Amino acid sequence: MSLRAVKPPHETRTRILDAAEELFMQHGFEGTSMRLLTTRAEVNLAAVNYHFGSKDALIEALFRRRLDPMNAARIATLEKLETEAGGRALAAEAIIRAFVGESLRMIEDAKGGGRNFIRLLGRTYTEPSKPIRVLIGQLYAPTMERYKAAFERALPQMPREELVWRMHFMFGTLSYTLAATDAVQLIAGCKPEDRHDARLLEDRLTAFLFAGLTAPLKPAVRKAA
Amino acid sequence: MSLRAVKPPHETRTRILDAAEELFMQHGFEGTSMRLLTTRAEVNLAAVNYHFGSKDALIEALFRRRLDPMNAARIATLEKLETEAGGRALAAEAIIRAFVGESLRMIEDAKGGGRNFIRLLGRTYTEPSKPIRVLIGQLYAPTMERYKAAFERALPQMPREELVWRMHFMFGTLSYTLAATDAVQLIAGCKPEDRHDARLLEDRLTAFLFAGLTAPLKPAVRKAA
DNA sequence: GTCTATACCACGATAGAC
DNA sequence: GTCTATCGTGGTATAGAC
Repeated sequence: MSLRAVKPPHETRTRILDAAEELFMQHGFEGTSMRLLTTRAEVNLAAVNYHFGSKDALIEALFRRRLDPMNAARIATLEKLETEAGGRALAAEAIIRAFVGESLRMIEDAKGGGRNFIRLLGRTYTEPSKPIRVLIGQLYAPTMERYKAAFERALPQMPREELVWRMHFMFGTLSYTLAATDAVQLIAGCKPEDRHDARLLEDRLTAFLFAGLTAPLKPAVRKAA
Repeated sequence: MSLRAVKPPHETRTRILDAAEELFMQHGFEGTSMRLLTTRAEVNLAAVNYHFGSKDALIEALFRRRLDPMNAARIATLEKLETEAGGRALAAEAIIRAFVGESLRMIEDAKGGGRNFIRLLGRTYTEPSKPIRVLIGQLYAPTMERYKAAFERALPQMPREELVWRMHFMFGTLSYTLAATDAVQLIAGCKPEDRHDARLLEDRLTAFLFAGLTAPLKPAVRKAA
């Protein structure tokens, strides 16, 4: 019997996923070769094909590993809040906080690799590859439906179309903030990674988003709605 | 002498730039091959190397062609507003509108290719490639300084650090909105390309951003500032 | 079932002859 | 400004070792 410890099951799979998270974040999907990836993960070149089937399938597995639990947690939080509120509509601010908090807390998980993933995710919302965009859209769909319904209850007087646009804007702000490390440094001295205080960032972001979401309706917009 | 019209000077350059705008928008920088690009532009494979030197230099030329005039227009608009206002500080809303209007109006330029460019630009703010991010940062630097100064005058009571964060958030919203066509379809029925009414979009976006920018300061944030 | 070495073939960018 | 040869690299497939 060997003196070395037995390899945990799926160790190779995990090593590949972890390396992929880091490299895709740094160089993008197209920019990362299987050769570099397998070298970094210290596995054989053919291991990706064996465990996942293809590069695309690896990408899908990568997103599912983190996004499925993350969105499940989002729905659980919302349900908990709704239960606590009895029959009353939730405050819009609480809904926002529930959604963004789940992302921001992951920034602090530097060791577990959650930080890499969340930055990668921020970038991926505007990914050129259509199959990837479709995948992300599917993974988010159930969560977005729930949150949209919650916002509709919280803001019954807001025209449906305007709400959808504002949710769109909110999502953009979040996505860009998550990607910050990989975003263009346009404004000196402003990088979420610089301070790991996710709680403070959550406060700033929630305040901004809440104000935007509940902004007074402009006459022109009201007319179109 | 040939019956065909003489090629205008720089025709080849322009054809390459136009094709690049469209293909980079669709497939990303890494995902677009020189072979596809030159085929689409109906020029020889080696023409890119001849006219620009390399793929990276082509990318730089591509951004400069549109971004330099665009940012010059932004500064000109700001200066015009400042002149009109005499010595008084501008309204924050007017500053926002001056900045985003320049981008949004380009969405309507479908024929000139401005639309392609603006979507590509929206995606590029979170581009993995560092040299590209640095380039974009440099091209924006003078404009951002001017606008930051204008916001500081408009909102003298806002802590400097908070302002920088909020500008960051604003920029994220804009960038995501511009990229919309290439963004993940998270919320059903919401795509800027669906309606080309840039004016309405400008109103919606300005209202959202203005509210976010001028949101009341949270106690926690105020403490940190 | 898990992993490795290696082969395959298509495609990429570029350089040099024309 | 074009044509083409070249060489590196890409993702994937397979055969066989553990």
